[in-house]
Amino acid sequence: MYLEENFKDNIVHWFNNNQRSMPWRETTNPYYIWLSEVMLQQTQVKTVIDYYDRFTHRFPTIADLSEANEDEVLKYWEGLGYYSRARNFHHAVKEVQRDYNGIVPSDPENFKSLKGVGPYTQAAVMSIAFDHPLPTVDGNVFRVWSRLNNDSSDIKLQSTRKTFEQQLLPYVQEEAGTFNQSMMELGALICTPKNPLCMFCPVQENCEAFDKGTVLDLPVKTKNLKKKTIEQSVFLIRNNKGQYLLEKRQERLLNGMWEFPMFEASNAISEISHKLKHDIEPLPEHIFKLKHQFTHLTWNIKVYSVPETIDINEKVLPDNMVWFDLSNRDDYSFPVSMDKIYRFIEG
DNA sequence: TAGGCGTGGCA
DNA sequence: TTGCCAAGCCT
Repeated sequence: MYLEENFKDNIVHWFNNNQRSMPWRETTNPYYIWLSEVMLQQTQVKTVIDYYDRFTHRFPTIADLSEANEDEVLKYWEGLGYYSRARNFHHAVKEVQRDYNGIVPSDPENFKSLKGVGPYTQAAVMSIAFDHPLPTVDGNVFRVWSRLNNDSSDIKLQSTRKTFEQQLLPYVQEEAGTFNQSMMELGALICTPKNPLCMFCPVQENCEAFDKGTVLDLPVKTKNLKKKTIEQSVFLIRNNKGQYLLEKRQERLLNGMWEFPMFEASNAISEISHKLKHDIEPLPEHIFKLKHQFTHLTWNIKVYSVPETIDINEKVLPDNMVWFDLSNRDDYSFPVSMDKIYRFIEG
C-alpha cells in the first residue's frame, strides 16, 4: 500500500511551504476564483496573471461584467486564446446577475449548469470557494494520480476521469480546496511531464511508479492525428482614406474576432469579389507570407495587396465589415495571426 | 465520442 | 523543425 495515512499530510504540508504566489489566491471572492479557473484552462499560470489583473480591474464585480458588451470582453481576452471561454463566461455571469441576484451559486449542480462550467471548473470553484468535497481532475492530477498508483489507464477516456474522481473522494472530505490545489501545484512544479523532480517530491514514498521505475511512461494518453494545413489568402483592401477593410469572423474558429478578409487560396479571388460585389484584382505576387500554427491545424497565409482604392461612398458594407484606420487598433480584437499582419503594415 | 478550439514555451 | 503540453469545454 503506497497511499498510506501520511500521503495527504505530506502533499498539503509541501504545498503550504512551496506554492507560488498568484493573485487569485489572495481572494475568497467566488467570482474572481471562477474567472481564474476559466483563464487557466489549457493556459499556464505565468500567461494568465496579467490578463487576470487587467480583467478584474476593468470588471471588478459580477454587475460590471454583466453590463459590458461582448466586444469589450473579447478585447480583454485578446491574445489569451480559446475565445469561446470569454463568451461563455460572459454569458454565464449575466445569467448569475439575472437568476441569482448577482451571487455566484454555491450549490454545485446550479453552478455546473452555467455555460462553460465543466467537471473541472465545477470542482475547482466549489472546493476552493465553498469547501465542497469535489476533487479536481485536470491534466496535472491525471499525471500525478497515474504515477502515484502506477495506473496505465488511457486518460483520454471519460471512464478514467470517473475512476480517478471516485478514488480521490476520500481525500477531499476536509480542506478540499487546499488538497486539490496541492495536487495541481505538485504536478506543475515537481511531477512534470518531462524531467520530473522526483528527488524533491514530498510524496516519493507514496509513489508506486517511482518504486517500479515507470514514472516517464505515465500517464498513458492516445495520440492525436496529424494536423491539417490550409493555404489562405489575405487581401489588404484600402479605401480613398487609406483605411483597411476588416471582417468580423462568424465561424467556429476565432468567432467574433476581426480579420483582414481571408479565404482559402483555391477560390479566394472569386469569394472576395462576390462578397464585395466588386471585381478585386490584387497584385499577382503576395507582398509577404506567414505560417501560423494552431494546436490542431496550420495556416499558410499569403498576403496580397489590392492596388485599387475603393470609394467609401460607393459601397455599402455588409454588417460584419468595417473600414479600419490603423490608429484605431485598440477598438478591435485580433487573433495573433492578424496582429502579425497588422504589425507588418503599421511598422 | 472524438475532434474542434488559441497561444506560447519547451526539448 | 516538429510535436507535446498547459488549472478543459462544447458539440
